[in-house]
Amino acid sequence: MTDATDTRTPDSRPTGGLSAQYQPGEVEQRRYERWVEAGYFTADSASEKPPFTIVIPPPNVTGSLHMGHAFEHTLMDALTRRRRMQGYEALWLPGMDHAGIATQNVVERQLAAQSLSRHDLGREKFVERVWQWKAESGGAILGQMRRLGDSVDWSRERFTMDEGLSRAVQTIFKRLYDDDLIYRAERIINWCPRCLTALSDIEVEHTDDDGELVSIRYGEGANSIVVATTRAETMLGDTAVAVHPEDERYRHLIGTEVELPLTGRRIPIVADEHVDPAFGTGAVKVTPAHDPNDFEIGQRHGLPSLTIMDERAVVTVPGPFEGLDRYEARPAIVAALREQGRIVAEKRPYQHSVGHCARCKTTVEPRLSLQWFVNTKPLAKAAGDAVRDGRVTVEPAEFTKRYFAWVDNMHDWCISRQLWWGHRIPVWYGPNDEVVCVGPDEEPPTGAGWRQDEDVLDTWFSSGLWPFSTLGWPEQSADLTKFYPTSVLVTGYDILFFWVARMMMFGLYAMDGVPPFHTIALHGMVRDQHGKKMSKSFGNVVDPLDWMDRFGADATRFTLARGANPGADVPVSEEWCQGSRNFCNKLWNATRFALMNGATVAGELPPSDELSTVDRWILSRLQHVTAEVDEQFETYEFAKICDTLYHFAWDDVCDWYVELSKPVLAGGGEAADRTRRVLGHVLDHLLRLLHPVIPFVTEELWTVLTGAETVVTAAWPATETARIDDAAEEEVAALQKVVTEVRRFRSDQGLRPGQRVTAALTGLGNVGIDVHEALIRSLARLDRPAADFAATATLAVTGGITVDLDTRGTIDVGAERARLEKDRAAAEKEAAQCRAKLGNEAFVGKAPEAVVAKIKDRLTAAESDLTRITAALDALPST
RNA sequence: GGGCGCGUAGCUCAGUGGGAGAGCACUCGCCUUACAAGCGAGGGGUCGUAGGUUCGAAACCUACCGCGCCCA
Repeated sequence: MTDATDTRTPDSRPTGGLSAQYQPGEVEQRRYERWVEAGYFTADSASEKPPFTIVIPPPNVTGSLHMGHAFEHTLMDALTRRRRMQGYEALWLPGMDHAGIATQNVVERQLAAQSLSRHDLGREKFVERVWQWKAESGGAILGQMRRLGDSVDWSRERFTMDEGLSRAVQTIFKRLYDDDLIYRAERIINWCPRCLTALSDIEVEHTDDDGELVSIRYGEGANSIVVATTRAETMLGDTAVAVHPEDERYRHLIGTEVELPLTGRRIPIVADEHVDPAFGTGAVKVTPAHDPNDFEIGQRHGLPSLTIMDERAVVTVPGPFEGLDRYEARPAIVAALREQGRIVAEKRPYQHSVGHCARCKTTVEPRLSLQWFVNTKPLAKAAGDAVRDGRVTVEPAEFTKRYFAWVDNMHDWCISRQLWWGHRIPVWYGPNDEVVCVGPDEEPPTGAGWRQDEDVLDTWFSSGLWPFSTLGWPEQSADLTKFYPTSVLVTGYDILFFWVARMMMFGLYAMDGVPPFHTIALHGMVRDQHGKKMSKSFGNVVDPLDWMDRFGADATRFTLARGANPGADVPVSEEWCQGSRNFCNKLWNATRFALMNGATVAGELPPSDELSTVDRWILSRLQHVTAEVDEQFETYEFAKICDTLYHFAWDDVCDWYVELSKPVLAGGGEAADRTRRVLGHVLDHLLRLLHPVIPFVTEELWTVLTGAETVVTAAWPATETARIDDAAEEEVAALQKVVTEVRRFRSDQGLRPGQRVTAALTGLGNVGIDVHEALIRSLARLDRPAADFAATATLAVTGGITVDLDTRGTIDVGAERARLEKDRAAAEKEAAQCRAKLGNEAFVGKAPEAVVAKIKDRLTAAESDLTRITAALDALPST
């Protein structure tokens, strides 16, 4: 902890050398590397402090920082920085994943530029080449994270392909295999004919696309049957036609055979409950090797599966269609069928759901192939139970149902990928069909005929281990002991299924039932200012680096955090970022003012009974704000944290406290000394409270203000309830009301801000603020009445306060009459509403006493205002 | 088709039983010695529609309309 114990006299650093405007670029570059060098972000596993751990959702090694990262990192950094200040041993662990498909694509594209394919290099050389690429161009995002100010522990940076993490992958694979939770089977999987690999269900994105629905007649005469399909080309692989067993139209055909056109093959008509009689003709073609539903029908009826396309989705059936791509084959086959008079109906366009590769958007081809799977049933059950029994909470809670819906209906997970970049499956096949799964400390079998499985594992398989593999698992390392389980997982709701569920399953399995985190804090997606998704095709993508250049990292962070309502999407715009920059500048100038006026953090804060009402008021407000911010941090209400601090800083501190302090500071003496101490204290705490969200500007200002080393490790402010002072708050509120009312009059009358007006104030004692008359006069620029005082206007301020002003005859009677009439109307409306309520017996009888009393007070106040407003109106000279 | 959520000021969003709020935008007046990236003042909303519960509904219930997302 750093305690502020600066002993220099205020005069030795009038403005701390602060310029009139905040220049973020200059400050930020200077600060970050110093933080890292000082080791503030390096966690100590031997520490006695309670741990606070966040693992970064590992960005893709090929990626660069986009607004979504900037957003997510801002939230994680804010949480981590606060905990660090609170005295936790805070670890925010950075790293990246190897992004199998994406990275392989990048390097293959480079090779293609030299007219080479990965096969020209061979597996070993290719993988070498990828490592080389990573060393040269990978991880651009890591440098960008520094610009954003991420307080991550760089000494613990991890990469999913590192030796330790690879060992974790092999270890868990072996354990799952031995527990029969990993198996190899021939199944229909999602295949990307461009990436040439299998994909898991969640790597497929479904969209409604325009296609065609073609009805084809199979067979002849009375025994013919019409099927409807969106994929006519797959008919070459049909091995049956299916109808619903109850469907009267086709009952007589069940068990018969029809001839499959263009092939001469005869296929059976089978009855299956899963056929929807209402869809199309009620009869469906069955292509077990190219459709997941058909595959299941095939399984139920013992149908053969005919694969008719190769891995690039090119037809392989000998004949006229051989060598045609699936999209060339479709019209060719429809044409051939039409020639035979077999096309009964055609519908174009026909909208239907089509799956696409999440990585390259190519339409996936369901494909029958031999792959490795995780049996997710028991793992997913445990992952669901951990949330069900409250060991893990999802924030916001609305997402809990979605989480259950997913984990409770999870399909087995296809984990093999036909790639070279990734963790190779640790299974060897022997010459006599032996299958051996090899653990990390075991020697793979050698000798003739033994070969390792060619495939690698899904990237999510390794990132699912992230919360413990990065801490040293499977070794029981000091880090694992100290920092597992992690405290909170911060991530977007879009990868609840991709990643969160995987970590839950693996964490519970590998760590003896201890879930990888206590809290899952979900955030939304960053959108443009109209709530539209950012996309290149819309041209509405905003680059966070650009914002950081122009407005500063703090402004970028504040804009993102300020929009962060739990689980909700975050719209951002340049204008809002400008506003955030303005806020940083406001803090800058408030501190500048404080330094110019000798604000200090030296010595004890005077006891409340020695402080002025205004000093007690701002300290009281500070306590409320501190308590609110604490509560908002605990519930991940980042938008509210920002809002609370923004308004406290701008409205309470700058607009009122600083202005109210000016006459006190100018007056000198002990009163000024006390206010200098309070001003120093308030800014000190305000900057600490803001530091987690806007680390750079707060560091710069706080160190100048306090003379201490850094705010990064300064103690987080505690709420001092003894400083809460309701009386002071009420007095200042009353004072503000009078000042505002006078300013309103001045504005309506077109009086210049600097123009002094003579006025008599009466009734201040009603609300106990007669002692503040001088302050009120100072802020409202009112002179004391002289002998020739003659009021030309009267203001009625709620609370029974009256301000008589002498404008030396220059009163704009029209404007004043309009103002008073508006006030009278408002007061009349208020009084009428209150009277109506109080005249309602049911209300008086049933509403709580406090509510009734409040309405009575409001009525009294409104009637008092009304009397004085009416009098003022009557006193206006007639025009 | 199933599920979740949203509809509040021009825009983006808070507010979840007792006087309709914020930021930005807008209007008017100000270079007032911390800040024009600023200061002061102001205008602007039948809280999607229709019922219901209640002394009292933006909030709770029901239906409908519109929009978004996830899953099938």
